[in-house]
Amino acid sequence: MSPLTPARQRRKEARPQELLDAALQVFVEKGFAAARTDDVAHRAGVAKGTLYLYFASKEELLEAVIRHYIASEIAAGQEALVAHAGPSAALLREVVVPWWQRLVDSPASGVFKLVITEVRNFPEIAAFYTREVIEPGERVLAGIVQRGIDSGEFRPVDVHHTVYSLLFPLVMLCLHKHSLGPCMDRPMLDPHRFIRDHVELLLAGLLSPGHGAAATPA
Amino acid sequence: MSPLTPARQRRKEARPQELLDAALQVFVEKGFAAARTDDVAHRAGVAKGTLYLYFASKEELLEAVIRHYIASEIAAGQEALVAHAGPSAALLREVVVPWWQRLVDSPASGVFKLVITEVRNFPEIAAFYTREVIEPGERVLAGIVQRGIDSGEFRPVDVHHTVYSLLFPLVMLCLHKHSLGPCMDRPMLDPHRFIRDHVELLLAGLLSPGHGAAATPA
Amino acid sequence: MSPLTPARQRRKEARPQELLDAALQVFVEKGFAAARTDDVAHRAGVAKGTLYLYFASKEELLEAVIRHYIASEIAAGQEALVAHAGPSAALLREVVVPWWQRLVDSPASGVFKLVITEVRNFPEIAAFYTREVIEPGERVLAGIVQRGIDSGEFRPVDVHHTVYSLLFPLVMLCLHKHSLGPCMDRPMLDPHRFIRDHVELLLAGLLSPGHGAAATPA
Amino acid sequence: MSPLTPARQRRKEARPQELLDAALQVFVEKGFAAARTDDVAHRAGVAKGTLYLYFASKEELLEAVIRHYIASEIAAGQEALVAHAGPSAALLREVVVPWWQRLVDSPASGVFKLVITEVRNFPEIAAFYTREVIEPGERVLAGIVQRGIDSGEFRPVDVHHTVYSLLFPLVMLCLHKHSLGPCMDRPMLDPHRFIRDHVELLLAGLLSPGHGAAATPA
DNA sequence: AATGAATGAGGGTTCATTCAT
DNA sequence: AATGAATGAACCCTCATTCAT
Repeated sequence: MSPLTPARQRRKEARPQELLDAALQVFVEKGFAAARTDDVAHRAGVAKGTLYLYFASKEELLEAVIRHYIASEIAAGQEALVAHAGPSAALLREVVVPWWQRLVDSPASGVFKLVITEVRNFPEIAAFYTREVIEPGERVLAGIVQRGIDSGEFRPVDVHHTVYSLLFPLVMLCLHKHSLGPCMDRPMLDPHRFIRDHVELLLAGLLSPGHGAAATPA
Repeated sequence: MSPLTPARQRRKEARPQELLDAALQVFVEKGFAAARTDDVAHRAGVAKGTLYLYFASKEELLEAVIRHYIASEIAAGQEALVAHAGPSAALLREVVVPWWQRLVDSPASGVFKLVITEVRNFPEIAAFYTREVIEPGERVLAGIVQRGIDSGEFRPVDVHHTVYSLLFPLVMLCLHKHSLGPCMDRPMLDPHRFIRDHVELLLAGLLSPGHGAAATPA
Repeated sequence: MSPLTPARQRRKEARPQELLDAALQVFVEKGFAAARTDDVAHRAGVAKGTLYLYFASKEELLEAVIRHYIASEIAAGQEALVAHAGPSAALLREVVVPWWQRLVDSPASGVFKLVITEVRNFPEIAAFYTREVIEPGERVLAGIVQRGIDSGEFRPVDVHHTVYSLLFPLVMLCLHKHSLGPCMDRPMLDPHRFIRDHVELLLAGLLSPGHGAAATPA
Repeated sequence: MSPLTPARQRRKEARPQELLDAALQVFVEKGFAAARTDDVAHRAGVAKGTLYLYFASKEELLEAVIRHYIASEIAAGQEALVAHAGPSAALLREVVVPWWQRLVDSPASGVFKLVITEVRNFPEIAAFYTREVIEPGERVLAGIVQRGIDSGEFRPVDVHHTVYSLLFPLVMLCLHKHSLGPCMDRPMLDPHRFIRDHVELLLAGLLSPGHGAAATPA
């Protein structure tokens, strides 16, 4: 009983990840319904049937894609947060901005499009996304804003709405990257700069008038 | 000798609009690829074949839907704009906010989801949307912001980024209404209040410190 | 109770014939299955529904077309025959040749294509065509040939085969006119001359060596 | 490492031919438009979808059928011709007659019906058939007849018309086999004998009076 | 008698899924 | 484990037929 050679072993273990990567690309580009499993398999370098050795159906592949990339990004976010403390503005500038800058550059940014598009056809995804992304995400940011208010750093704004004024453009940036973006001759926005400017604009609206940190940092 | 009696004539003239309404609903809910022409026809109260008396194909129906609802909303927006003059903050509060409040309540808000979802599969839609929505929309808002800066009402921010910090949350609100929104037990946001608060937050970040209009209006 | 005006009356009485003419054209050009009843109706200058006031179904229209044009041509042939007597060669030259020359010029020539094409799908047509065309047609020509043999004018050939050696090219000429013919840049054959030459060539093979009529007539 | 075992490989290689055979049968029997792809697939012993693994559409299947059977028969004809030399009458009797006798017995004879029926709907087929069948076929037979005239074996007839007096009945025999033939109680013609007798009748009309070969051979 | 909008069954085609190899 | 040929359910679209006007 010879064990699998290392090369083959590595291959076999890498398969699910390769399939997830391929599926993310194809699903985000075409939409789930219009995507062909053939395309996914070929982009992963395997034959159509092989896909079904790892995922029971196209739908389960979709769910696996969404779960996988969301889990990765959440983990990264949590790491970044625990490593930081300090005033709210600094947290936004030094944790939130870089985390979104990294996300918008990664293929995982396509998951937003996938969720927006497919969530009404797959209630499981809605529940998962709400539980794993929306609720914890809002909790984290609401905490930051609330602490800023409590400390006098921020004006006493509506926390809930502020969170979405902050988040929605960052999500839209990711959506744009995978929808209209690729159809345009010239890029509509520079993602990293937009993220930074957007956060600064919000901070300008949030920071208390007498607060020393009001000036935009270099 | 009119060959059609009034009753029948009325039906024939109303059909395209009824089909567009039904198609918008079904396409936004299911996505274009997953939508069945049967569903569209039945929701419009006609049989499958009837749809093809008015639209040459499912794809042309999609394009007609997008063109129709975009054209309507743009017309409404232009009317609102020409009827107004005054400081930029007032324009945002009195024209932009009500226009988006009306839009988010109307079925036409679903077009954003449709465009985001399908634009990569239908280049014609990309061209149309860029030409008819993105470019004029940005032009209008950039004009408002720029005038605010020029008059000293606003701080000298990056106009381009400011426009998208303003717009993206409003678009996301529409997307949310047709994607995760219907899956949630309780509404995540009150649309009209969010629109107002978002614009006020941005204005707080935009208005020049010494400017008298800085205070949120009653 | 005003009677129909003469114009309308005439119109109404002419309808079936106009529909038959249109149907012949469309059926012959496209084939029965590929022909659309819309096309037939519009070519007859009426709306689609009107066709069904005169014919119960597309299939009955087909049968009516075939019956109508065959009946006309057979009647013409019988008239020509009874008006003639004389040697067999003269009958062929003076009755058969002109009858086919007229037929190949008339739209009725398309019926051959229709019958060849559709006979296997519509057994009724097979029975009708065999009974009304094949059998009487062969009887007439076999009679002519047989009389030629009996009188010593013709060599003692196989009558049955001779009939089809005579007829088949004339039928093929009609088929060609409605199939490959219209696709060609230049006409492949001059129909009238081909009919005459074909009959002469056969006569050259039929006539007894010593017979005086062997020479081709001017 | 051949990925396909012999048994499976053999199936895959045989499939196109099996599908062409089935398609020829169904198309000739029903006509192209009335034929159902289901019928073709089932007659080939496969499911409907399998057909589309080998042919892109029903129309391409039609073209493949026509091209395939025509190419086969032309190849056979050319072989027979190059193997022969001698007087024109002998060529007709020893090459043309047997070639048509074989053809009328083979399913390929149905192609004539297919071409006659469909040529007006598919211009590609018209061009192909004219180029590959009509023109070379006429060239070959016109050559035979012309050489007969030049050598004094044949009377100085119109070569072009003679070719079609010769060919048309043979084509009609093939058409008959697939149209009215199957509808008749008793066969109207014995194909092999008719072909022979038809050629002999034409030869009787063609051969010069003084020529020794005038007598029909045993 | 005539119209033509509406119907819905039918057929071409696609593609997720299976399974023999 | 991997393949890819085969399957057949599903869906877009057409068009013969109907019927309200």
